[in-house]
Amino acid sequence: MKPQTTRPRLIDVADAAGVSIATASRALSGTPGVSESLAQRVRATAAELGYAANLHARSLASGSTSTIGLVVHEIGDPYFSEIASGVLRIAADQGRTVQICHTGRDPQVELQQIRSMVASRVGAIVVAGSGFVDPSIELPARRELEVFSDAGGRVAVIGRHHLGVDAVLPANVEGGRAVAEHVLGLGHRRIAVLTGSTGLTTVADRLDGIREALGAAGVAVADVPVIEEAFTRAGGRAGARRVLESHPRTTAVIALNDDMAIGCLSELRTAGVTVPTQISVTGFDDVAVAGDLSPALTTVRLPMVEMGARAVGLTLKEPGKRPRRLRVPAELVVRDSTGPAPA
Amino acid sequence: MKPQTTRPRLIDVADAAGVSIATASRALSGTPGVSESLAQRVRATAAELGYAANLHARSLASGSTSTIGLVVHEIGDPYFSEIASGVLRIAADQGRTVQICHTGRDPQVELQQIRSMVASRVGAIVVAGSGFVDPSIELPARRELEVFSDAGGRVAVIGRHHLGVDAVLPANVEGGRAVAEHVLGLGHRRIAVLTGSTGLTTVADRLDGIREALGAAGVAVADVPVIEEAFTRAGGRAGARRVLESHPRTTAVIALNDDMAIGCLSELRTAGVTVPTQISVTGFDDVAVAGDLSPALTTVRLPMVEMGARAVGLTLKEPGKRPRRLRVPAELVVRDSTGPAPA
DNA sequence: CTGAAAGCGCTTACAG
DNA sequence: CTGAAAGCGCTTACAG
Repeated sequence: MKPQTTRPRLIDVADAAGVSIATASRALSGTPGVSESLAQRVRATAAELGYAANLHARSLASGSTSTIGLVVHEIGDPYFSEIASGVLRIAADQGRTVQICHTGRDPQVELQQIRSMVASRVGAIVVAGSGFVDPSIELPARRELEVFSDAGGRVAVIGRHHLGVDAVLPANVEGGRAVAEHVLGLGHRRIAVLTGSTGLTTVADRLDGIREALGAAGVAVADVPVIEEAFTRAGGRAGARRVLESHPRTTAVIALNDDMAIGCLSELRTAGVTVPTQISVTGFDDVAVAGDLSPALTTVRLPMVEMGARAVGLTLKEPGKRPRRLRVPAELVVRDSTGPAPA
Repeated sequence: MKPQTTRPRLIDVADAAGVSIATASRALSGTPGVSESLAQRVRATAAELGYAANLHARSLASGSTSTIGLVVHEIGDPYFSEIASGVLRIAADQGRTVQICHTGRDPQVELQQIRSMVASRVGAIVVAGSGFVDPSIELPARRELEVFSDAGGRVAVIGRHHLGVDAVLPANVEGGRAVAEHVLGLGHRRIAVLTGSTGLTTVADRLDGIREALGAAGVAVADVPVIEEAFTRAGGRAGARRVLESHPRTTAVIALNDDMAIGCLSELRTAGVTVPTQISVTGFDDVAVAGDLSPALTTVRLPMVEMGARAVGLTLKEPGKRPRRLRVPAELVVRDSTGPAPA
């Protein structure tokens, strides 16, 4: 793409204001050590000329950037788009630019995208999305982020990872426990779990919470089928079919995200199964549409927008001696998709 | 944020490969005029050292960038997150970086964000989201984009604007006509329209299509109330309440986007009105969740992901003499939220 | 408080 | 085909 040559440069405003570019630079960047009168004159001149600093030149000269790199699995997925919304909001407030990419949930692509962010010399990287239970999958990314971090870059992840960096940690275990307790409290005992890959820490944590609740209620964990499909609406539909075929006496389905719950509801409707009279269904995340479904979805609310915002906040702070962990609560939201277990 | 000093520079790979930095630069960027043997050696060395060019230095020296700026109203909104998904996909394929911002549907913020993208010297800007019927609202943005464009920057918008640049244009008029014809074909005559601000070109175009169909069916346009609320789920709920209060005999509600339709369905359910038996409801856009609602939403499909992808495609081509217009079709998708008009 | 000058890491005419 | 050198537009020690 072609050059942007017509824009005024720092030297143009310096000339117009009758100062050196050093002074102009200081006045504009707010560096102390310029008399207020001069600074004002320079700023006025810059505004008049419509001057905006070339960020590339600034980054190159200063060796630092105000750009935040955001890595998500898939921006079309509401979970991530809500996180991104929080990131963009705070970034804009702080006058920072956001560079974004998605990985399609592929660790290889993720690694490559992180490398590309490092190459473009972003100042901070926010990685959103579940980590992997198997640490070796994340090792190359971990290495890359360490080098970045050692060189002064800031890193924050959203969700549990083996990455040794600042993290925003949703209460997945507690959320899993809460939703399972809710279902158990309604008298359900023939329960099925619908989940995405159990290789994801998010899934593992939510499952742990569910198992704790089952154990506490005296339900044998082995009696609760854990049905693994894609972590999407299509996966929810497929999972629902498997429940109906292989576990026809099930009275409650706990889906480990809202997407799967939505797919499950859709499939149950197709099959003529009424929710919650015949089968109760729960989700996880509380994406924006969850409350407008029919029946409105009982789920676990995670404050996605806030999680994105707080991750950016972490990158804005000075790094701590040890990685920070910011826990965000999960809140059970009871709506219409759950009801008493049928007799 | 602090410097990224540990990364190898071009001179490091040049030294290691025993060539000048000029040759190294050419070999790495694929500029012709380097013997293949040398080029290979340089590339191997670069890979060994984990070299990645500093994009800021490259941009500054070459006067061009491969970064694409994406401006959306609100990334948390599925309409925009699906467009963004298409943008990110193509950008990644082309090895381009995407800088993103959202404007909260505020023309002032939009202008400011466009300025900031120009300042950071992106190579292309994609603006997604409706234009305004009143051209004066877009004038400052138009000026800014013209300067950018004159200086060699590439611009593409998604949706009708008065911006005089390449555009991806969804068939809003045709879509409006199709959905209205569908509703009329089911025998509905007491129809209400739920819409966001009529100051948006998207709304104006969809309304035009609806009016054409009404006229062709001999229904007086004046008899069809156009209820204006926020272009969101909450707006759809508010609109539904107004329909029930002020136009209680309505048998079909045409909402001008899916978000409003979803809110409307939710409110009708709360009010004990059954869809489609008592009232039919239609949406517009076909966001991913539309097919999984209950009842599944009859709507007009716009290929959002593709629209994003094609907008990027436009910026990748050489500019034409006149602005290009890429029309994308709208497709009526009949599902379960519409049925025959009650007798 | 202010300015002259070096330097950030590249690309690209210009010579050879 | 290859290299020495200028220059992109800033920031920031270093002097004064």
